[in-house]
Amino acid sequence: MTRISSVTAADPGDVVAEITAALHARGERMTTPRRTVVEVLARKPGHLTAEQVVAVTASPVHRASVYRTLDALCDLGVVQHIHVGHGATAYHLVDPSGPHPHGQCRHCGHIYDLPRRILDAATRRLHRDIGFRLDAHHVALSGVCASCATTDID
Amino acid sequence: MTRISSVTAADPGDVVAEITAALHARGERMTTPRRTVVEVLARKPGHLTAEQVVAVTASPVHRASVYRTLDALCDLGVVQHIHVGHGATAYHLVDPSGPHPHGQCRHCGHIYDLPRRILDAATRRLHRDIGFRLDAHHVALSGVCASCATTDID
DNA sequence: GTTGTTGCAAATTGTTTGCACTGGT
DNA sequence: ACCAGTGCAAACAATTTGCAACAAC
Repeated sequence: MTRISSVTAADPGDVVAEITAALHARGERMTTPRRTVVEVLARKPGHLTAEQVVAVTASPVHRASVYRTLDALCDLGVVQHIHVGHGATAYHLVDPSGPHPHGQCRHCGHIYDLPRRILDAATRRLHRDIGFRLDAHHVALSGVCASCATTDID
Repeated sequence: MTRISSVTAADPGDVVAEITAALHARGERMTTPRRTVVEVLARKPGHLTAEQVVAVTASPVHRASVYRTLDALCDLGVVQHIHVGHGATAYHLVDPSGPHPHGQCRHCGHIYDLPRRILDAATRRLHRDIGFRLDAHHVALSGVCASCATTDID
């Protein structure tokens, strides 16, 4: 079974095949730059900014194309983008079990995957109390991670 | 009793006096541009971007000075800044009862004050489970507000 | 009279867009 | 061959910075 994960590196070949099919189903195309970007996302675990993708592509892909590709992949639903408080938007392949919340350490800047249901109670309460439908995985929560907590003086 | 609130407009005179004292206690100065910015924040309820502050100042204050002033006021602890997923950082005077979480409607863009304890459970669990110390009021959560929920097709 | 602050202009960072051209299908 | 997608350059938005002049204390 194909595993697409932000944490474990996925098989780039599988991911490319899968996404190619999804693109074709929409009348869109799998191009060399797009393949290159997908391969980067599949190989690199974790959360990458557009600029980081540009930096690590083997064959050069233009900045603008990387942005447009990531956009297209988000529309397709195969990539998740996360706004981080300070700094650039981060992207990663969506986990097979769907998107999950994120937290950024304000000390080291690292982005962590958070437990999928961590905001369930808040989501329910917000909806019930003020009708706000929380989108738990669109922005990275801010905080200080375990490894920085000991060092942090703020 | 002085009331500094993001929702209710506060008495600009009171707020200026209070903040002047806080600045002096640190060897910093209350200048005309700073007073102007503080008065805007005190008069305008809600959440303003630096650009919006620039736009509404009676006597003109330079962009850069507005940014630096807001920064200084955040350092002082009298202003709270909120990163919003898409768009500029928002600022407001801190509530007397302290900072609170925020949510931005991805449909209309409006920023809402959320109940102060809405993320308490998540905060506790994150700390206990993975040692992540959540800063619940530093970023605006994303979602769809009640009034947009009926219209939203996404 | 110090020295913290300001205004200005210019640099930075992240991202988008118009357009002629190219490469998938 | 058609047209989605590319590269490029330029625009854009939000923010920061170096520096000389200025104004609080």
